[in-house]
Amino acid sequence: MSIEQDIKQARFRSPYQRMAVNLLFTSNWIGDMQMRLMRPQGITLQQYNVLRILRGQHPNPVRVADIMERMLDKMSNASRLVDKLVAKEFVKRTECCSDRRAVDVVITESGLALLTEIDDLQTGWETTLSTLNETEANQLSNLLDKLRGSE
Amino acid sequence: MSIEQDIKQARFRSPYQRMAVNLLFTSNWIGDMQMRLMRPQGITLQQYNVLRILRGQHPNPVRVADIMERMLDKMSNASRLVDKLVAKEFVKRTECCSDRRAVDVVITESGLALLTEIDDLQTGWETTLSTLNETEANQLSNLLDKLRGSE
DNA sequence: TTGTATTAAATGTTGCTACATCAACTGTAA
DNA sequence: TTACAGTTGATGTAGCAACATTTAATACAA
Repeated sequence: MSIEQDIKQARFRSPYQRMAVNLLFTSNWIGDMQMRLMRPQGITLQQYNVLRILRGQHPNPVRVADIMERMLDKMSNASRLVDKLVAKEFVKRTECCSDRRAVDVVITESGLALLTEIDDLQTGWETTLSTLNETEANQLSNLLDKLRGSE
Repeated sequence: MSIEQDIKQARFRSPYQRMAVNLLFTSNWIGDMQMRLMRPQGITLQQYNVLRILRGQHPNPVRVADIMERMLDKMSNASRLVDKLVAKEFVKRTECCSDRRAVDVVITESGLALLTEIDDLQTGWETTLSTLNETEANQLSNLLDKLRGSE
């Protein structure tokens, strides 16, 4: 369905405005589906992102500042996200020995097991996106890269 | 810059995962720029969206439920967004005569003037997106439409 | 060594989304 | 007319983003 129908707006000021609105709308659409996928597992999309970052370095610890840097949603409260994950015992927080300001965060076995479960769900979910074939998916990615290119 | 570099992740499970992550990331990037554009005007991106919906129907009133339906971010608290806009006197809230449950919301002169200012800023901002040419912008929009197509 | 700047994380505030619930009102059928 | 289901908007809660500030630890220069 065209973006015009989806948001009930007949005209856009320019192809660029149409594209920008379409991007925000489609991103919400995807984020919403992802959220519904995560919820039964007891974590949020942002908490999942933190867990994925930690798995990427496992068994090495990752500092809070490094987590922040890698997150999709820029600088933020990684500290509080880690709080929630500690409470659910999906990660452990330990003081770094060489620098007592820093905090090392490590994913637990329980956290790794959760990610394994979610991986399967994700793989299934991706078939939802197969209204595009692989070539088109790559083409879309490349256009997005080019769009952000000036930075 | 490629999404791999931007989020420091070397590999994705599939072209579809890469595309989904890229979409969320690029949408945040755009939303972030838009937010910075709005802030000096004293409103948020979501409040701006509400104002635009109201302008689209001006001088007719729009009900809260209709605002909700047209928003990019699905069902939500349009009621509270309207609160904020009423406080800033950009909109007026009046009880609907024919149905006392419903609330009619209308944009004020002051609200219209604000939107006119922001329009100019938006036009300027769109040149930021000209790393893509118009053809590519349309191509991107069409791919996004096709992606959501199954719905 | 002492003072200052810097860094890392935590915390407080405002505004938002998603969801559940509530209160007021309306439409309709018994 | 009354009872009840459905609708409309408001409100309470949890979680997150963006930003500013605070606290503690560290680096470094005088």
